[in-house]
Amino acid sequence: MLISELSKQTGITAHTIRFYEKSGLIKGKRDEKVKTNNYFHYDEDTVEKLVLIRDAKSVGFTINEISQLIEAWYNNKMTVAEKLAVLNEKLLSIDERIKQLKEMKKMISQFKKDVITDNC
Amino acid sequence: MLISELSKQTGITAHTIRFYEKSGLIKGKRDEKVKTNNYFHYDEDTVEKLVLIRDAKSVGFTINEISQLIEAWYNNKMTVAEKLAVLNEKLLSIDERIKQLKEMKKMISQFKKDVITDNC
DNA sequence: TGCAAGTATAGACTACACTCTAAGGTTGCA
DNA sequence: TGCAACCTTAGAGTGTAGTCTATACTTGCA
Repeated sequence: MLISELSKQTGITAHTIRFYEKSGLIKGKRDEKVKTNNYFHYDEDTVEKLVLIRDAKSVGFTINEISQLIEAWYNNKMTVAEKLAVLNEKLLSIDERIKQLKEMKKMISQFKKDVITDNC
Repeated sequence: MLISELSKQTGITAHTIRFYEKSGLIKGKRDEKVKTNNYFHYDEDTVEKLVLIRDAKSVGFTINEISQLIEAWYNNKMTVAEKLAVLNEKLLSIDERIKQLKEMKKMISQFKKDVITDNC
């Protein structure tokens, strides 16, 4: 599929998709049979990758971290052990984030109590 | 206390603290009795605020959001209802983040299973 | 065939959150 | 008194992640 279709399926603009292409997060293929243009063609995996990028970004992962995740997911040069190491590291960092968010919740809940008791 | 002491107590550089001052997150006072200099003086509340800033930033809040939180915490011009509205909104956004992180965990755990079953 | 709509590349521009440099003034201690 | 170690402001520079513009080529349909 071409970039506009990819954009339509993911809700990510063509501009941003080209930015991800340049950043190495996704890889389109040129159709060697076609000599008249230089269009990128994308497969279904790329849709999955873009969904992963969107989700991972929304929880605070950087492009660089997401790049590592995609490598662990798709790269055939990595060993199983290497892939698992990356995935486990990400799982740990997610747990750490959840822990911090829960602490933040406690803090804000305490603010709420303070606000209520100080003013009533 | 002066900026270097504040920096020592929070681990945040003087540069960054001045940036927060300029951004309106914290407010130092000039000592009106002293005419020879223009040094900022900070109180204990500022230490608390900087700790809040550091924690809130680490869970993904922007300076702007943190600014709202600090307003809700310290501003005496806001009504109780207004403060509670800000705090409740932040609590909701934290719950949303936790939800997304848990989904991300599931996703990565599934990757792990895929990696293991595909390669053994 | 004409032309709107799609595609590629390079590079400029933006927003956020710092981070650093320069230039100049102040303080405290030997 | 000298001077190292502070303090201030203004403004430049950095990294991240886009976002947009300009230019030029290609495709598909009336």
